Amino acid sequence: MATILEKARKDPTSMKGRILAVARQLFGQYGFHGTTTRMIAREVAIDISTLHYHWGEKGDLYEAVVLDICKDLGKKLIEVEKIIHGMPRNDRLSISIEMMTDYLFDHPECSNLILFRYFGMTREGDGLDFKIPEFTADVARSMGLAKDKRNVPPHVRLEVLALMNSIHNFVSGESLFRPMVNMNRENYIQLVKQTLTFIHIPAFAQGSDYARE
Amino acid sequence: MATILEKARKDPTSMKGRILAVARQLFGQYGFHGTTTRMIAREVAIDISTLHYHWGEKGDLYEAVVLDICKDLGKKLIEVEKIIHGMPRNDRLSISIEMMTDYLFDHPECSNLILFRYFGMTREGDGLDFKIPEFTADVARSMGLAKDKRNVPPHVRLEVLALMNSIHNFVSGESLFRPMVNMNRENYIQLVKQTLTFIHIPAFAQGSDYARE
DNA sequence: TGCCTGTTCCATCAAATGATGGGTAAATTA
DNA sequence: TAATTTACCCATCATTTGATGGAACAGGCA
Repeated sequence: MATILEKARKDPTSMKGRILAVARQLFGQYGFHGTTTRMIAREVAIDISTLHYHWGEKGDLYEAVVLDICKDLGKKLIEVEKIIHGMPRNDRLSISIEMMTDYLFDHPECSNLILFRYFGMTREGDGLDFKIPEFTADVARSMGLAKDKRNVPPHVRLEVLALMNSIHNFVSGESLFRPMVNMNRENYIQLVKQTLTFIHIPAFAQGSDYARE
Repeated sequence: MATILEKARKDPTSMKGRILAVARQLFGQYGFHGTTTRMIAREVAIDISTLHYHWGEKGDLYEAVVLDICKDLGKKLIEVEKIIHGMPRNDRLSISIEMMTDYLFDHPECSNLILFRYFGMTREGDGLDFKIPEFTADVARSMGLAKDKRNVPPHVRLEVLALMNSIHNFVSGESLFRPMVNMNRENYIQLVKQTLTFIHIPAFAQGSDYARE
C-alpha cells in the first residue's frame, strides 16, 4: 500500500499522480468544501468515477494530499538542515528562511493547504482531522534553539511557529499583499526574505542570551 | 439602508442581529463553502426562509459579516490609536500588541474570517471579492513608522503585515498551537503577547534607524 | 483465439444545498 | 375596527454534489 502510494506520488504522468497533483492545487486554492470532485476531474479531464476508482472518497483524497504535502515539507526541512549544519546561528537562520521561502513560493499550494488546516475547520469534524506531523520541535533543534527535540521551551516553540507561519502567510497571501507594495513577483519574494530575516534574526539572537538561564 | 444595517448590527436581540452574530461564528469556523445556510438557521433556531428574508442570498450575508468585522476592527484600531497617541515608540508598539491581541482572543471569529479571506478563494470568483478596507498604512502611521499614510515604504508595509498576521495566526490557531505548549488559555495568551513583543519590538526599534535614511 | 485483469466512461442515485412562493399571525397604521 | 405592513414558517423546487453499478475497451496471458 505504501509502495503504491509512493509510486503514484512520484510519477506525475500516471493517472493517480496526475489526480493528486491537481487535487493539491485545487484543495489549496479553495479548501476542502470549496473544492468539488467534479472540479478536480474536469481539470484532469477525466470522469468522476475514474477519480473515485483511484483514490476512493473525497476525504481520502484530501488526506492523501495533506500527507503528501507534509512529506514534501519534511524532506525539504531535512535538506535544509543538512546544508546549515555546523554553521553559526545567524547563518543557519537566514539560510533557512531563504531556502524555505524559495521552496514555498515555488509550491504555494503547500502554504495554502497548511494554513487551511491550521485555521479552518471541516464539517466532518474529527473525521478529517487525521494526525499530521509537527515540525516545530525539529526546526527549533536544527536552529540550535534547543538541545534536543524533547525539551523545547514554550516560548521557543511559539517563536518558531511565528516564523514558519509568517512565511506561509506571505506566500499564500501574495495575491493580496503584492499589490500593496506594488512590486513584481521577483522583487516581492526578495522583500519578503529581507523582511523575515530582518524581523526574526534579532529576536533569535536576543533569545539565545536569556534562553540559557 | 445604512441605518437599518447599523441598527441590526448593534442590536444582538433583533432577529437580523442574531443571524449576523451566528453567521460570524460559523463563517469564521468553516469558511464560506463550509458553512450552509441551514447550519446558520439551525443555530439561530429559525427557518431558512427567515434567514433569506432578512439577509437575502448567502453571498450577501457573507459580505455583511465581513464588512461588519472590518468595521469592528477599524473601530478597535482607532480606539488603540487614541490611547497610544504621544507615547514613545516602544510603548506604542507593546500596548498595541497587548490590546489587539486581547481583543482578537475575545473575538476569534475576526481573525478566522480575515485569514479565510486572505488565504482562501471562493468558487464564485470575484463575485464575493468585494473591497475590504486595508489597514496597514494606518497602522504604520499610528506606530510612527511613516509620516503620513500616503507614503509608507514597502518594507514597513510588510513588517506591519507580518505583525498583524502573526496575531491572527496565534488567535485562530489556538486549538492547534496551545496543546503544543501545553498551557491553559490564560497562560497561552500571555505567552503569545510576550512572544510577539519579543519578536517585533527589536525589529521595529532597529527599523527606526535605517528607515530615516 | 479466448479469458482475465486493470482502467475508463456513461448513466444514475440519494442526499444536501440554495432559494422561493404562499400562507399566517402579530404588529402597525388608518 | 379594518386595512396594511412586517416577520415568520411550511412545503417545495432546481441544482449541485458525493458516490456507485455496470458496460466498454485495451493489454497481457493461457
